[in-house]
Amino acid sequence: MTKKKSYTIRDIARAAGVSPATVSLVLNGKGDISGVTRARVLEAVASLNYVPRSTKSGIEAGDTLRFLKIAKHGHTVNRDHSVFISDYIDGMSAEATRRNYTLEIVSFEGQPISAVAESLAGAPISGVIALGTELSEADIRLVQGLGLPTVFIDTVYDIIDANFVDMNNEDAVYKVLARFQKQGFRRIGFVASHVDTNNFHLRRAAFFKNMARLGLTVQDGDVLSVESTYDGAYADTCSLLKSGIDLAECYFCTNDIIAYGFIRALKQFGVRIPDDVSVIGFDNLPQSATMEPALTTIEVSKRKIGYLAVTVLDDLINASEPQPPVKILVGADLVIRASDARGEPQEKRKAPAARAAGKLPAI
Amino acid sequence: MTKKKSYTIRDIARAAGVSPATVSLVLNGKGDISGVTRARVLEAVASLNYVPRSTKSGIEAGDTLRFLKIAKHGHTVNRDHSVFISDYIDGMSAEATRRNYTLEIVSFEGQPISAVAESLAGAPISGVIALGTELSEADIRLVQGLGLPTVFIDTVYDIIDANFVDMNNEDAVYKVLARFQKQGFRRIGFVASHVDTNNFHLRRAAFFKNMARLGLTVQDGDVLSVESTYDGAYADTCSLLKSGIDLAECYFCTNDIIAYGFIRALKQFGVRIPDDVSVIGFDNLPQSATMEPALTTIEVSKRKIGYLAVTVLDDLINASEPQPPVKILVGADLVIRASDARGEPQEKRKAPAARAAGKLPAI
DNA sequence: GACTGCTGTTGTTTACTAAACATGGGGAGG
DNA sequence: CCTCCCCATGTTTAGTAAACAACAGCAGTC
Repeated sequence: MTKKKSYTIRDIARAAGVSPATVSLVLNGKGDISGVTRARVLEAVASLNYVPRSTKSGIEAGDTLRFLKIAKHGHTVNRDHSVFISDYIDGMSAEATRRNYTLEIVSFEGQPISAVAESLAGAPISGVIALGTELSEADIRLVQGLGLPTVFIDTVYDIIDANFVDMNNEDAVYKVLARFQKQGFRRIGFVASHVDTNNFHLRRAAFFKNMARLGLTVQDGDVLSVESTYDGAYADTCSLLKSGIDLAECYFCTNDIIAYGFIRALKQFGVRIPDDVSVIGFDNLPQSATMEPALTTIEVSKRKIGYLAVTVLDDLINASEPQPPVKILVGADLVIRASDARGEPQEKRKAPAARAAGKLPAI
Repeated sequence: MTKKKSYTIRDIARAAGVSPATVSLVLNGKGDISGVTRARVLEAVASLNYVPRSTKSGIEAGDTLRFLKIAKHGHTVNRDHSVFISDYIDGMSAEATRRNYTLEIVSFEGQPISAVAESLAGAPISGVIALGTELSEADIRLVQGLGLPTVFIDTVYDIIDANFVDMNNEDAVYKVLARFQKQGFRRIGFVASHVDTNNFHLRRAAFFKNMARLGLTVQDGDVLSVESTYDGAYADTCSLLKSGIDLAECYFCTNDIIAYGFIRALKQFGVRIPDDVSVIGFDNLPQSATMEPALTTIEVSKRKIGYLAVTVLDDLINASEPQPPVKILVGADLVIRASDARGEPQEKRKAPAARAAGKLPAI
């Protein structure tokens, strides 16, 4: 079996009973091929032990996008965060597949950014999507400076010339505050995180900005700060309550995890949610729907963010001219449940505008 | 010629010597069809006088996107603005064609927004791109409320749940101010427009925000306001100069038109550009390259904005689920010419990251 | 007369291929 | 040992067959 030059695409085609073109399309993931045919071709490839010997030396690397999952300190990008990440990955991989990219994932934990940079140098990839949650401006400039087409998700910075896709924190926080206001609350508190990722920072800024926009004043003691883990938030809130702080009418928590710990502490001190204090979170983690009381929270389509990241990246990769950097903010939805006062029936997002099916005679 | 039911797609196919599928593809603009074949099919269609009688009653309207060119007062959307618009249209129509949409353009001048809304009601279109330059928040809510998939370009508002694609005014202004600062200027002025479209408003806000960010203070008399036409800006600047104002070291003009009038007035009063006063504009209109001195200014890819608007709109139209609203800010470039001090050689935008052509053996 | 279900006609779309095309390795000739 | 050309190999475009969907019209039923 060594003398005979190994098989060609045409041998496979004959064995599978299809045309050479079809084999080529299957092997390169192009065109529209039915599952049955694809399977038959792949089977033939396997049984004949075909090695695509042609183009370039060894095996060819298809166009690959690399997703960098970076946890510098891990205060935020941790287990609690994993629901998120998998939604991002869903969105990215669906769109990457549609555009014939392979999506590969590389995780970094506790390593310096330079390690990330090194891993990228000379890697056989077409573009990078980096999880920016814990990245500083300097980190981003460093990664951006590597010369690969790059998109950052889950963060956004002014001034930096890089591509970002993030949730629209400012509009989201507005929805929370406007909701509280509509329910008659005037004294609105904010539960922030000790650790300040960029999104947390943006939410904090949005809190003050939108309180002002709504004509509300922030009372000094109503902005709390706790650890950004369930246990930490619980413990910190307990300390605060023990020290006898004066509670506001309602609180916006910078994320759901913190809201869970916060609520648990409140309940333990006999504060009823939402009768005494209303709470709204951010992220809409799965538990939020099932906890008691069910948490009203902000929902952002992570899939959409992943999808848009791939779209922008593909443009970057294939454009013939340099592309201007683009910053995309994806809108958020307030999903109303029971943790904010006078819980009303579940709110529905407005229906999508139906596709107009025009039927007028032309001109 | 009346008894015989008029021709079918299969008659055309026979006449043109192709398959019925090909005729269908040609007539619907789908698939890949060579020019020759397309021509032959269309010829057959014409010569047989074929009327696609099937689907729905009359003639079918293809998927159409409508671009709304709205000039409410015309202070901004006028002749000077037309270079812009045509760049937007270029970007939109290229992408619309690629996605098999027809792009139609409807202009409104001086009519109330309700007229725009009426024109849309029941129109046989799939989606709308609206030129938001002169639209207020209320206008946008109104158009948005019509239930058609809609994207607004050339403006962006916080809080409103609508899709926007605009230039990144804040980052752009930062680039201007950073440039001035790097050249040693500390006293930086701003030439605003009397009329306040949203982009002008955003630039004004960005001016103050970024001056603060760069640790610079704004002197009271250094923020001027003039009319937003060439003649108006010229006349207003002359009045100011006649009244003997104290000029700053350099000025950022909120757009090129104003910069032209401003510079003309300055020159007339013996102020040398850039030796005495530096000026940077915004828009990079064609004249900016050829005037004397050539104007350093901000360039934004209007084509990219148009392209992205169509992309977002297409997502909106074809998505099976409701899509979250998206706000996109396209980055700007400072194109350095002679109107700012110590004019250096023409700056080039950094080359696009080359497509990585990976060839490593897989695992 | 109205409604229901069947049937054939028309147009659409998917999955596939023929043929033209690109690429590069290897052999013939210098 | 180098150059050039040819052809083997894989890729891509432009097309089709066949399955499919959407009706219109008609027959049969109540």
